[in-house]
Amino acid sequence: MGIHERKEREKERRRQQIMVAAKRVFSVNGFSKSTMEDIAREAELSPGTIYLYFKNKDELYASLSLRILQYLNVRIKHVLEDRNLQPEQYIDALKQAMFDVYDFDSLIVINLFQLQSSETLKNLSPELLEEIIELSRTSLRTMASIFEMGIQRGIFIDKHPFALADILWALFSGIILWEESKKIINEDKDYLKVTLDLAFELLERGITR
Amino acid sequence: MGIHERKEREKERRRQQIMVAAKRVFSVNGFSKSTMEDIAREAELSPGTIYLYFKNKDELYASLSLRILQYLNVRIKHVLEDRNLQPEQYIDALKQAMFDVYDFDSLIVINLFQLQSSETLKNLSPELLEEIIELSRTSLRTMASIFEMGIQRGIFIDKHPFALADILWALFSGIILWEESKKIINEDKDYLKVTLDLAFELLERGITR
Amino acid sequence: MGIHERKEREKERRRQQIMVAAKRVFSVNGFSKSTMEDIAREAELSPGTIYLYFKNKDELYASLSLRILQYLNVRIKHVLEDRNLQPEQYIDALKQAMFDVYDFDSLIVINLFQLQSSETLKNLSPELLEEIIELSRTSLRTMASIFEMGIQRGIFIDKHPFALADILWALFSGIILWEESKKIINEDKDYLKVTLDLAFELLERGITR
Amino acid sequence: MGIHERKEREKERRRQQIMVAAKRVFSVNGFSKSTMEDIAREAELSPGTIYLYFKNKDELYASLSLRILQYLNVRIKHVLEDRNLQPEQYIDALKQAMFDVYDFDSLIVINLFQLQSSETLKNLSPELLEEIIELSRTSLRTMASIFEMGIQRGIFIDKHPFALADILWALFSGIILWEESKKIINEDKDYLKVTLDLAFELLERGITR
DNA sequence: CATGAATGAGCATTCATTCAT
DNA sequence: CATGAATGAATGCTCATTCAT
Repeated sequence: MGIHERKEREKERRRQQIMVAAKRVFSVNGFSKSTMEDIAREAELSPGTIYLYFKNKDELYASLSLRILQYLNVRIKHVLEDRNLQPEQYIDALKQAMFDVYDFDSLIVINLFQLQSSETLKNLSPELLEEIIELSRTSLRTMASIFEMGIQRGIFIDKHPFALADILWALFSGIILWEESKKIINEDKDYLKVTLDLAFELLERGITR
Repeated sequence: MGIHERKEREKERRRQQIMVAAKRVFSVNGFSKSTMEDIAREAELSPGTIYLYFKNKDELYASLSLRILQYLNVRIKHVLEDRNLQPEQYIDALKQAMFDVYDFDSLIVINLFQLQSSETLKNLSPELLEEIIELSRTSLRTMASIFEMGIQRGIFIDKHPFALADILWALFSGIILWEESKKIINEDKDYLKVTLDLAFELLERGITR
Repeated sequence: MGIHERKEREKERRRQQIMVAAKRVFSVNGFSKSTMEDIAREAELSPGTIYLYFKNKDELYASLSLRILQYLNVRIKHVLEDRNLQPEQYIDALKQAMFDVYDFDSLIVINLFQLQSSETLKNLSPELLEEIIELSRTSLRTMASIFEMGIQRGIFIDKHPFALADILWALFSGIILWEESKKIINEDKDYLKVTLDLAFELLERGITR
Repeated sequence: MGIHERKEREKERRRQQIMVAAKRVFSVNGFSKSTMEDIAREAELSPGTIYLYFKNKDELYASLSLRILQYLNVRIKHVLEDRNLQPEQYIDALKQAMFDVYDFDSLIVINLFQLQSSETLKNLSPELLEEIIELSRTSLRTMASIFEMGIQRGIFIDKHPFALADILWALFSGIILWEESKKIINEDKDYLKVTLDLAFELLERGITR
């Protein structure tokens, strides 16, 4: 392993260290109530150091969302490319992918939406913004491909695949958000998995020819 | 009309004036980038005056969401109590109710979620918080009642009515949020109504026995 | 006196109060070592208040220079328009004008130069910048007019009046700067007035036909 | 050449390398907007290395001025010691010396003044400060000697030689500064050499018996 | 000697909120 | 009631300087 490579790895480790701390702090306090000093303290670093790895607060925040999108993207691709799946298993596989994304980082799924305000986007570097946009597009496109394939094989009803992809994603994230809200306003038990299961079941019934 | 009553009415008019201005400002700039001075200028009042009618910025913001919840609540109640509806028309009626809520104030639907971060909720007065919670509960309960009725009449499949209500609301708001996000990241055409229609259609297929 | 007028006067008083404090602080610590909090403390105001009257630190600083330029401009105009002056008295009158400027605010004369770095100028509002530029131009033009008149009357040697104006101003400010520097590096006595007197005497000899 | 001597030479080379880079960076951005990292990058060194050769930023900056002072000092000494000069050529020779100083490093002449604010001087090491003071004194003393000689020979009018030296230097630097300022505020053509020539001509007329 | 990652003190600026008029 | 000037705490970010390697 060359010296350069080791340094790169070290640098990446630091980025991860900061992101882990940031995730923890943002999760507890939300974006605007979290200070860079809080994050620095959590990461056991000085505020200045964070700025060696992230351009500003918004970009640090966005990079957390980026990670989730990357993970989502990979998981969805696997579904599309899985040759072992029977046609009727696609919805289930997608459900599982989304469950995994949620398990990977439940709070950041919620933050993905806060991210997408022009307010925040203005402070992002063009490269990061482009990456986020590109990943979102790719994920949707892949989901649409799955539906298209299903339609061609006569499994799914003949509706616009992109719209189906949108609905799937909206349903998933909407439920997560809503359950999160209910924790605050309703003190209900945690029905999340139940609700998600039911939602996907209904969707499958609705979508299947 | 007594003097006291007239004063009350005048006071309410002022509150509305401020809320209209606040809605406009929050819609354009988002919560954290909107200043109380912006809102005061829009309302053609002084900053100090706003504090005579709203305890603080968070509460002003929350009161906007409250209005939407109140409207939603009323519309859903109408659906439940509408004796002219055929059983199979309930989903359609709910869809129409939600469309109306969206038309009433599309941006505030989005904001409803930002509201529901512990960040914001901490600054609300207990009374306002209680009101929001109560309204949310009532709306859900009413929706659940509709589904329960449908189940008893054998129209809908026999699933937990509260979960169905959750899914309906999550689907609706998830799509709105997602389409809003897509405007930024995807430059797509505005598919909102199309997507919503399709989503409700699928849901109806999925839920109907 | 109308209410509006009184308010305007009050506002101007505040500006003056801040400028006086700023002048004192900048004089002691220089620009970059002076903090807005120092100035606020000196003015017995809060930091935020300063920003109600001045856009930023640079602009507060520049406004001090502006005052000097305004004063200089007025004094030079008086020289040009003084019908009682004998031709040979113009240089003396200009000298007196510059002495007065120096007495008005010795330290800010020095700062006039620091102001004119592109570094500082970038943060100024276009209006303030334009005002400074215009005043500088006008002052020079007026000085040049005086020399032109002297040349036409055969008192001064026939040299470019604008160059003469430049030299006069450069000599004056150069001496002030230099004497100021000498205080630090040389612990000399304060020869300023002596040096200035001699300089003007030499200049007069040099310039007079 | 001993090993020690070679090391000394190598060390001096590094100092020069850094100073050249620093001069370039300071010239473009001014003192406070130039960062040590900028200078390090320009010198193709790391920030830490600069601190092996210069105590701090202020001292690096001051050392640039020191170079100019050294050069000025040498050139003036040459004038004093030039046995070939006719009496009436002294002013001309001094003018030429100053022109050369200006050509040597026009921007640092300007910076000499910024240096001479108590702001900067406080951070200098006593030795460097002493060196600067000593050089300034010597230069002035040498100039004064020239004038004294001229007075004794009946060429110049009988005025305080030290004051004459001050005026000469102030005139020179004042014009350079002023022309620099005019570039920003006045969009004028570059009259510098013309103005300087005229100024020295006037001074010569004024000073010569 | 050289490095450059890490530091952390320092500061300009903002803005929700108050209160004397 | 209404005002809007004043407040001052809060915070993102910078950068000269250090020091372990």
